[in-house]
Amino acid sequence: MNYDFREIEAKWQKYWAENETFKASNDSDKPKFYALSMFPYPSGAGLHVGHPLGYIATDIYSRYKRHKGFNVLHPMGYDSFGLPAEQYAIQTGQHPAITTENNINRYREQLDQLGFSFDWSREVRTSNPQYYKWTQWIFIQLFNAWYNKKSDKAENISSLISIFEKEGNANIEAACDDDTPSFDAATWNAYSEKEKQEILLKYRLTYLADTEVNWCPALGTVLANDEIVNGVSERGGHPVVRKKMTQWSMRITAYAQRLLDGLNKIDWPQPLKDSQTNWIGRSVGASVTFDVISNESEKSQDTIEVFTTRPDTIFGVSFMTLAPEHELVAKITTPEQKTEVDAYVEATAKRSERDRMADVKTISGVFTGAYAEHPFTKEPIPIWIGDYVLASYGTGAVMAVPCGDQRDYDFAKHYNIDIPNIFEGVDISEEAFADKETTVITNSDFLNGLSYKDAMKKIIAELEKMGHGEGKVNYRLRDAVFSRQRYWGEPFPVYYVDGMPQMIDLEHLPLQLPEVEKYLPTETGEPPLGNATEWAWDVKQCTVVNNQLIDHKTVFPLELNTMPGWAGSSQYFNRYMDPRNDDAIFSPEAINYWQDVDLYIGGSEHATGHLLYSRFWQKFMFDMGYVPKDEFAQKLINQGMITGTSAFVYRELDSNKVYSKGLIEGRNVVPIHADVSLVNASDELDVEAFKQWQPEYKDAEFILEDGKYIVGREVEKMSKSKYNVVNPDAICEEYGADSLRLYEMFLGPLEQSKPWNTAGITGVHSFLKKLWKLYLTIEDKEPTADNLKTLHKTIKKVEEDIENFSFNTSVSTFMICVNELTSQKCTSKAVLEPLAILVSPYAPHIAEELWSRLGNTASIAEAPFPKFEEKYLVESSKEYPISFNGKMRFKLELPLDMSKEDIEAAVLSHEKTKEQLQGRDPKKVIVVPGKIVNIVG
RNA sequence: GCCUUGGUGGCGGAAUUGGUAGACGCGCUGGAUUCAAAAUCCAGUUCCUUCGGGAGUGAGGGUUCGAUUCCCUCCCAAGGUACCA
Repeated sequence: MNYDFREIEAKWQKYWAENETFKASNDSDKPKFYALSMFPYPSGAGLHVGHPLGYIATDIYSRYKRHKGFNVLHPMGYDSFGLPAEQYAIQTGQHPAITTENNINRYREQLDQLGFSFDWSREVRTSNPQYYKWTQWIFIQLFNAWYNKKSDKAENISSLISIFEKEGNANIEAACDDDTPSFDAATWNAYSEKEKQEILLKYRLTYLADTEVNWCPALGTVLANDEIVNGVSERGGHPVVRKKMTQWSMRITAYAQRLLDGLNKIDWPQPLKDSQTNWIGRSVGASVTFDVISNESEKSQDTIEVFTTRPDTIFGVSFMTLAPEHELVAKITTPEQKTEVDAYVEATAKRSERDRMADVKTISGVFTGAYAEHPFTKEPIPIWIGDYVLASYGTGAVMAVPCGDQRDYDFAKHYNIDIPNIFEGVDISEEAFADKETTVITNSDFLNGLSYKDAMKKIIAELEKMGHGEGKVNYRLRDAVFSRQRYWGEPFPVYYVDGMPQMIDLEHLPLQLPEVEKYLPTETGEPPLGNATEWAWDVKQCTVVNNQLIDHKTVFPLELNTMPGWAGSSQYFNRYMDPRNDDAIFSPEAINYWQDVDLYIGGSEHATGHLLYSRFWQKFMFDMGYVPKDEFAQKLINQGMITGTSAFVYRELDSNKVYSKGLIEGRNVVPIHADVSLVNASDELDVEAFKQWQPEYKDAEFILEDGKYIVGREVEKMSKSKYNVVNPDAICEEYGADSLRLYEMFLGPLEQSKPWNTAGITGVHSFLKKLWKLYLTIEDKEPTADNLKTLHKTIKKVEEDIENFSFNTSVSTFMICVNELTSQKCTSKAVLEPLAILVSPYAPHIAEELWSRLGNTASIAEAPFPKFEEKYLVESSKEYPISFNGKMRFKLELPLDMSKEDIEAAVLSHEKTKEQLQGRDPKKVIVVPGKIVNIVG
């Protein structure tokens, strides 16, 4: 009987599907376990071998937890809104829904053949109206909420309105727009409905505002900061410019501190936590107000507010710098400086963000001619503008302390500005001194002699007393722009009355995407939904009607933007708990049962996107009482990337010769990617196949070495253009899903990135064949002591490995176990039965088959995990390594119960010891019973 | 620059609290079986060696009876981030 993996795998995949083996119940006496893999975007290219890595890991853990007696939820779905389907639609006219459906079917086929224990009855698709109904619902909840800093949580907007009605907004501490006016109750009550709505918009957690956005002309859409890499769009690498637009934004900044604090209580990888911490970018300091000295006779009211992390260095200020975009620039510039300043401002505006970032070394700036008054010394301080100050951070203005900040120092040197030294005993003739811990302040009036810490406290107290500033915490995190000018995304449940946004009631949701002729922006520059003819809201009938019926009385225009990619993924993990519920995003029973994700596995590329936004929405849902936990995933693991091993041929420049790798030395050759499927395990290229694949080489002369063409190899990211993509289908066909699963795990530690090399799969495949052979004869006889020892050390190791996510080492443990049992000629059912369970999380198909051959009728999935028993591992003797000066020289078998003294005597009297010592007396003998003996001499 | 994670044979990678470095697998070498091949099985495989042994985990130093593991300095790679005041 041979190991017929094709038949076995098909048989059990069918069995699991028919018996709904992995269907999770929302009600169980067992403890719950929620294991989740990040759901994929179903791209047209299908899966390559890198994609399943994380899914396999989650699957192993899920299956293990099931063996351990847990009620396991292990769902899968699709993040199915996105740009590629839309761009395909633009090119071909095919509806993105069709493309998406096709891609999903292809994904499902590929996933199914890998034998995952997904509960497919809970599948979600973000582009499905029954799903996005609840994405729209969350949006409305955010619209109807404000952030109360006093209670430090989000509250319903009605509580804000009732405060406004009673006392205005003087006592409110809220996360709101900077330009929110102050008003008392009488003023509020006198506002028109529209004015009230305008004010409320400044408080809502999702709000409409004119924001400077990252506009990508090539894609015709706005991008979030995390969708831009090195100044160009992440998708496609198109240039991005700054542009002012009216956009929906999410007030994530309200949660900055809680997003930071929450990191302490979740078990997520340190690098991921660090990048979220950096992204949030908390800095502690003070805001300080400087009065602008009027150069006219009348008193100037202008003030410049700066944020500084070093208010203690305020006596070192010798100039101020404003961002060229700062609103005061035009106002304070003196007539003499106007030409120069205008020219500089214009030149800066022309430079793209990218140029400005790339060019950090050039120092540039212009003096405005204006001065500010130092709040303590009352000295005039020249005000400059310079593009090293960014309008988007802090207040867009800095107090420059050249002795303590290198950029200020360089600027001062360049423009010959005074550099006063306020640090005791520090030389600043060459560079600024930024180390705040190792010196004391001097030349600073009442701060003299104080350390950084004490000076900070004192200066902030003083500033607050004078009304010239206060202690402040600043965050780099910006509110998240939530509008996209795309077709293939969630429509906003919003229509406009008199220019003010109105929400559509839940009972009328989902608001479904309209059909459009074209998926491009309209000729007037409106988003693709502007092409829809049926896209107006009738408030009487509560339905979508034709645009021509818009009368602004009962029929109103609908929002034309759609939501960004992260909208659908920010609560999907909770929706899995109750995915078919049409009355609520999930029932209270479901969320109270499942609580949160126990294990979340996915790529690290989502660190500052999906994983930050999801935490934000979860905290909001928590504040509103919808979810019991304010962090959605207790443990998170980033699986490493599987890289490809590209192959190269070497074509000589100016000739038609292609040289084998060993012959390129000294020749002027260019490496050219060869498809990896044309190369065998020994790096030999199938030259004929290559010529067929690239006909332009059909007349080329291939110069061989030893009769073979050897390719060069290099590890690169897997990508179509590098011809190094390895597809799991072919591997499943040749070796089976169990081999692929084992091999992906065997490759190396889960979190590490590692190169793929298909050749190695024969190792795990022949392991499975050996495992199969072990079960050809099964007898009901007593296992030997050796059998039990092998089994129990395997149980122990595999259990530890799974708990530590060290899946690679358990694959070797299985190999050792099977090798040992084979040489022991083990046929005992009492050993082979538990072994099948151990293997089952990793190689579930073969395990099920062996399990049924052992006479079991139920699936192995629910079989209890074997119990490790120490007694089978107890040894009576130990082969001691005998080392001399720390180097192991020989081994000596001694009883484990031998005393230290006896061990020492036995070792010292051994002839090899004498040989090693060559007559010297040992200076010292270290005996660690059960471990080692070390002789110093 | 800063933060994070790494650096071990030809390759992927093992090594519990410091205690036999190189498990397991690939590849390679030799052999068995075969008409032959595939498959399978057996033996060997860190490097150097005068075959006694010696060296060795990115480099250098330190702590220790003993360091891949702990400490210091440096180098290299990957990822994140950046005129962030």
